[in-house]
Amino acid sequence: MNKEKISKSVIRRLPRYYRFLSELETNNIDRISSGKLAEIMRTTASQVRQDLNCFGGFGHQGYGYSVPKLKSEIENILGLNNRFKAVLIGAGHIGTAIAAHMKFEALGFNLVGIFDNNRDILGSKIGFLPIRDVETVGDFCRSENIQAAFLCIPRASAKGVVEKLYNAGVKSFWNFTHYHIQGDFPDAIVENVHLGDMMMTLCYSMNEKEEKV
Amino acid sequence: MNKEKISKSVIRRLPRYYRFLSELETNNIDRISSGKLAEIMRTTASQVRQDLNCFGGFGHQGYGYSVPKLKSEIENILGLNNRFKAVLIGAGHIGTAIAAHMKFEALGFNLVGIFDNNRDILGSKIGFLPIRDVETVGDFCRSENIQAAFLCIPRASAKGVVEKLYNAGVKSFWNFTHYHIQGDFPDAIVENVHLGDMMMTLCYSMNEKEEKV
DNA sequence: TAGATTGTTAATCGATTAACAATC
DNA sequence: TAGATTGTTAATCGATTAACAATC
Repeated sequence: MNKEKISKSVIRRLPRYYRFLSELETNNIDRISSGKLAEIMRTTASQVRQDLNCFGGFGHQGYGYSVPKLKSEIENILGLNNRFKAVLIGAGHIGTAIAAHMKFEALGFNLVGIFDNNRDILGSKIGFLPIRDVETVGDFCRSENIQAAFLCIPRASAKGVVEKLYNAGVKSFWNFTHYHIQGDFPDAIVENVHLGDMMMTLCYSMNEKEEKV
Repeated sequence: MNKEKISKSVIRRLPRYYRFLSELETNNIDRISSGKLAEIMRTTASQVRQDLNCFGGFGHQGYGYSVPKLKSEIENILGLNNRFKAVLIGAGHIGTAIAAHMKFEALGFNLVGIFDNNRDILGSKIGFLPIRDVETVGDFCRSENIQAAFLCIPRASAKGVVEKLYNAGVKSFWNFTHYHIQGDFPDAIVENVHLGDMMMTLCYSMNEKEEKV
């Protein structure tokens, strides 16, 4: 399965394939051609075949792809059957939303701890998880063998928290702050979410359209 | 300013430039060379110069770029001085987090209305804005001349809501659902946020690293 | 078998990096 | 002026699309 290095662009498309295939499966569609799948995903048949062939020949000539098989292959490639143990840091608006809203189990994770530095909310619960004191996060991660952290804290406190986490063995981060983790921890695995950047991009597109009119 | 079509990759980097320039400005750094800026942004001097030159010659040979000037140029290119009137649909976890947390004014927007379909929370406030009945969103958008909508609702209700909004003149969307707006409204301006996809990508990277070990 | 559709190679397109003359 | 650094052209690299032989 681990032939060559798979390009980032391909990886970023996999969740998309996975979503559409899940949908097809729900609708009891059993097989699909690269052409039809491309149409649904608004891409080209070439790209679909090229992408899928990075991982092996999942299709059958003259037939197409089996939807359930392809779905489960992608599930495996992405590693969604994992239950990576994760903590969430920062029970503010975004943190609470993430904790309450995301279906972690379907996304390869298991959220087992929530931390904040606000004494007033310690002990109160989000779902089934109590909010713990961020001072204790190092010990918690060590004893629970935590592998990932979701950072929903202000930028200013990010560096200190990441240091603590990293030293406790947490090397993977879903980062909502603008703190540049890779700068200080080059071998960390990081997925950045810059919501502000996205809004600015939307703003640009609107602005651009206006200028044209 | 509107020479050629600017590529999407360049646009997506502009907010990043803007953030780092803001930081430099805060630290009272007045000028910077493409090389130094590239170092901070973890890219190449070539790319910095290439990117900035899409919009015009902002630098001075032998000197570099003026930080405040460059920052304000990018601000203009992105159109952050706009105050596009926007509504937010869906006052659940994500919606509330977005409404309470984002600095819209610094990002080119002005949030003027929040809508939900849950009768129990109608009238209660997020910040200064009351939650309104989503049934009334069409009239509201028409009379207030709303230009953008932030969709923080379940996928199932997305299509109906977008139809209403679109017919009321709202053509730009920040979309947290997995509903494919462009499919039904090809000329809409859409910025999708697929949080689940990002988590899957993180999962892939962690999975991949484990396999190597 | 004939038709369909893949897997894969080749061609194209776009984006990034390197190089260097222009010039402050 | 000499040194620095841009703006811009050319070279490289990677990603997407097209084409087609292999084969179910």
